[in-house]
Amino acid sequence: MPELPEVETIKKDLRKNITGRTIKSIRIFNKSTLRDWPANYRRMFIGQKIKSVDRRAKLILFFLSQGDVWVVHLKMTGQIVLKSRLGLLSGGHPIVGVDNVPNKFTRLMIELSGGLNIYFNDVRKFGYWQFIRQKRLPVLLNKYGPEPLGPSLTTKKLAGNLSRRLKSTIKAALLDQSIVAGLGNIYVDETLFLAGLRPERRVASLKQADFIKLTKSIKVILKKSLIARGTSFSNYLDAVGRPGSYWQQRLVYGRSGQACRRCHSVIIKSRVAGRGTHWCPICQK
DNA sequence: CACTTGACCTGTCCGC
DNA sequence: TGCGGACAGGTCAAGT
Repeated sequence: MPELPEVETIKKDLRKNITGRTIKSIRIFNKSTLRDWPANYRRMFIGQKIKSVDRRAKLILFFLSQGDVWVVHLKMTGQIVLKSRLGLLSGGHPIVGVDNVPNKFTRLMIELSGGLNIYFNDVRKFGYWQFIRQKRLPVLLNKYGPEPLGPSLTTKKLAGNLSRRLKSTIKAALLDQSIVAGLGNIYVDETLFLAGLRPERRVASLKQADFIKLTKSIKVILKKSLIARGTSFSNYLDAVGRPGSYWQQRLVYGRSGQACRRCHSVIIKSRVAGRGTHWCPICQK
């Protein structure tokens, strides 16, 4: 489930629940989940506090009290589950459904003070939990484009970044995290529908009016999804936090064969930039 | 150089 | 019920 709205939702829940807690123990079930972890990680990490939690692009950042940082990417199937003695937590609310952590997909478990545990589950093992010194964090984060929900994403900025990918399809360009951070396959399709642009359009063919519509559409779609706490597929309903409800209001993603919400013609699914791509042949030009 | 494709890993779904 | 193939929310290295 993890594109920007989902990762932002998880970040907020983590921030609310784990800030200020002390790391008591760490259990590793899958070594390939770890990146750049020091050999003496137990001695380094145990006893440190979670100073703060933040997000940049699709990365979740855990700032530890001694200035070290965990950088976590959920990739396709990563989940962070909080479980306390009282049961599962999300934003302070007990979760129904995920009562079986740790399970065979649990790759990492971190025990915190106050009886709260973090479980990192990841079926496909693409996700990672990276260690980095705070001093080196900016180098890593600077590879990413502007945050779409903040003031840094403007039409001018987007058009400028897109000018580096003139021959690409607009779909491929928007999936590129250095153009704009946080979009993934679902929200690119949603954005392009709202902007009235076909996914296979070449960036070079776009006009100023298109860049304006694109910028607005990115912000509108992401904001709507964020309010809905993201998108949950049916088999992920019981993942992190309560299921996100953007799925119910999606415009085109996963709606091939169904009627376009705007013009009632049939939504098409094709392959663009190597990804399943959903769009309306009438509304998108 | 810029862009596209395959690989990473595991599960699910669909057709035969 | 079994088997093969396509596909899945992301990102890279490798190939064209």
